[in-house]
Amino acid sequence: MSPVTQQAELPQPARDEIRIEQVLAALGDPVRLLYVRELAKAPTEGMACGVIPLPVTKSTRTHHLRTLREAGVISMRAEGTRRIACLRRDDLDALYPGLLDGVLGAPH
Amino acid sequence: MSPVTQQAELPQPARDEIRIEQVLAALGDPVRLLYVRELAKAPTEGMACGVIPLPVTKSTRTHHLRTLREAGVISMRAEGTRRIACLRRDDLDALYPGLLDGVLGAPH
DNA sequence: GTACAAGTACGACGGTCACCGTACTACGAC
DNA sequence: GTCGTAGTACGGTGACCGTCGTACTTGTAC
Repeated sequence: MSPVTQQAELPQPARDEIRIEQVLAALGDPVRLLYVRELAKAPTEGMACGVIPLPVTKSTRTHHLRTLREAGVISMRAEGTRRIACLRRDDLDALYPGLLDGVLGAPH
Repeated sequence: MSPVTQQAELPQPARDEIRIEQVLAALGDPVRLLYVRELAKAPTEGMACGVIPLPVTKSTRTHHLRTLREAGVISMRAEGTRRIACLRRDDLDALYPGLLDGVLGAPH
């Protein structure tokens, strides 16, 4: 249909639209926190979101990734049938300096 | 009845029992975050928990304060009919350095 | 073209949670 | 003692959320 295959980033809040309550709530779920921790080990460019194992089904994974994306924690771009996810470190560190490091450094 | 009027701290997790998911989930609620922000302005000894205004009823306030306490974010001790609440800065800073400052420094 | 793989959309279900009102306890003032 | 105040306990209700299965779309490989 559309002449353009979606290759831009999926919709996400701009830096000044990120709300701390949403970020904290997004990180407060065990599955999502697990995902963010694994994603944090990836290179800056991010990694294919499907390669990080999660103890849930595909559709639940989609739900959690959308929650993280809409909260402003991660960004995603389409690459073929894959989605490349990456942690929005710059934005989070700029808005809440220390928060991400505090979370990622927490004992597992 | 009991010869001892309860004046000890109300039950709360020890430092090593604090779980990051619970802390984040506790802080992810707007009402609780509002409370923590106000409490952070109080002196180190804490302040009477009832003097911080919240847009909810008494019983809902109790619910939120228990959530914060059980997550390890605040501690409470009884003093007469009052409850003195204080932020567990030392524990949180030790466990998750930077997290609390990042949250408290966030734009409102 | 077909077939497969990655991901999304949608609907459903069950559990948790934020919220309230009411009843109750405990302490202080009188 | 009575009364008022601070807070908790309990039960109920409605909404949200995490979970799943199924159907669908899209891109790649054949």
